[in-house]
Amino acid sequence: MSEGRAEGVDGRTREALERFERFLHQRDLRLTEARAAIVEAALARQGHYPIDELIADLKQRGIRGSKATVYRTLPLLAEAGILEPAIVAGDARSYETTFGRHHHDHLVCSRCGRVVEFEFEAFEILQREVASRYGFRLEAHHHELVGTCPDCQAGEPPRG
Amino acid sequence: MSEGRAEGVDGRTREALERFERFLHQRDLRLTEARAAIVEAALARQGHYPIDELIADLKQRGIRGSKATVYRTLPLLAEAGILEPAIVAGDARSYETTFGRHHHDHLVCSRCGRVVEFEFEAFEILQREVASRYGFRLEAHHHELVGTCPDCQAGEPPRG
DNA sequence: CTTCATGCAAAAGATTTGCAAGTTC
DNA sequence: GAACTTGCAAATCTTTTGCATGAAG
Repeated sequence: MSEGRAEGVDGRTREALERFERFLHQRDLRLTEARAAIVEAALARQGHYPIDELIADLKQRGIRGSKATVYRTLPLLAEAGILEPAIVAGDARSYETTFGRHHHDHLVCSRCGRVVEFEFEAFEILQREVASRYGFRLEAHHHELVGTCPDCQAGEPPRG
Repeated sequence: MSEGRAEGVDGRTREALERFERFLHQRDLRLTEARAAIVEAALARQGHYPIDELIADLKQRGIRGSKATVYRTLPLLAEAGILEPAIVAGDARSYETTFGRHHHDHLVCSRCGRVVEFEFEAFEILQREVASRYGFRLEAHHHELVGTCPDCQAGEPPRG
C-alpha cells in the first residue's frame, strides 16, 4: 500500500479496512493492497458466498489477489470479526460478511435455496440460558432453519 | 445378502436395517452386505464422526465396504433418516447417527472440542413460530452453541 | 536490510466417477 | 438374463504449502 487507499469506497468498507489494519498491526502483520482488495470484495458481497465466487469477484475487479492469498486471508478476516464461515450442510465452504451488520440467523428454502434473514431476540436469551445451565461461556452460535418457502409451496405438485 | 443378516446386532440397529431396507425397496435398490455393514458401523457410533473414521471402523470390523461405497451410501442413509450431516464450521464433513434418538442440539467447546447435547423444547416452539411468520414450512434446523466449557475455563491462563 | 506477503506451481486431501466383474431378483 | 452393486483406480475439486521474488517498516 503506497498511495491513498480506499478511493471510492463506502463508509462501512472504510471502517472495515481500519479495523482490519488495527487487527493486523497487533500481530505485526501488514495491510497490503491484496488484503485490502479482498476486504473490499467481501464487503461488497451480500449474503453467503463460496470462496471461489469471491475469487471471481477479485478477478473481475482489479485483478489482484491470487487464490492462495484469498485462502490465506479469509481466516484473518474471520478472526478480525469482519466475516464468518457460514453454516455448511455439506456443500462447499462459504462465508458471510458480518461487519457492520446486525446479528441475524437464517431461514433457508430447501428447494430453491432462497435465504431469509431473521432476528429474534428470544433465541439469544434462551441460548445464554442453556449455556449457563451447562457452565459454558457462550461465544457464538450457528442457527439455521430449513424449510420450503411460500413460492415453492405454491408451485408444488400435488402430493403423490 | 444371502445368509441370516444382522446376527449379534442390537434392536436399534435391527430396526435401522429394516427401515433402510424399506427405503431402498421403494427405489428398487437393494440392501446388500456392504450397505448393511455401513448401517451397523454407523449405528455403533456415538456423536459426530468424520467419514474416514467410519471407513476405519469398517476396516477394523468385517473388512467390507470400500471408501467409494461408503461415500455412495451415506447420502442414502441421510435420506432414509438414519443419519444426518453434522454442522460443519469449516472442518471435514461429518455425520451423526440420529435414528432412534431424541432430537437434540449441541453445545461445543471451542477449546477442547467437547460436545454436550441439549434438548430445549422452547427452541422448537419458537422455530415453528419464526418459520410460520415467513410462510415457510419448517423441515429441519441446525442449531449449535459455541463456547468455553467449565473445565477449559478453569484451566485458563489469567487474562493478559 | 529484515521481516512479511505474494504468486505460482506442486502437493495433499477429499470426494466423485468410469468401468469390468460380481450379486441379487 | 436384466438391473443393481462393488471395488479399484483414475479423474476432479478444494485447500494447503514450498519457494523465489517483491513490498513494507
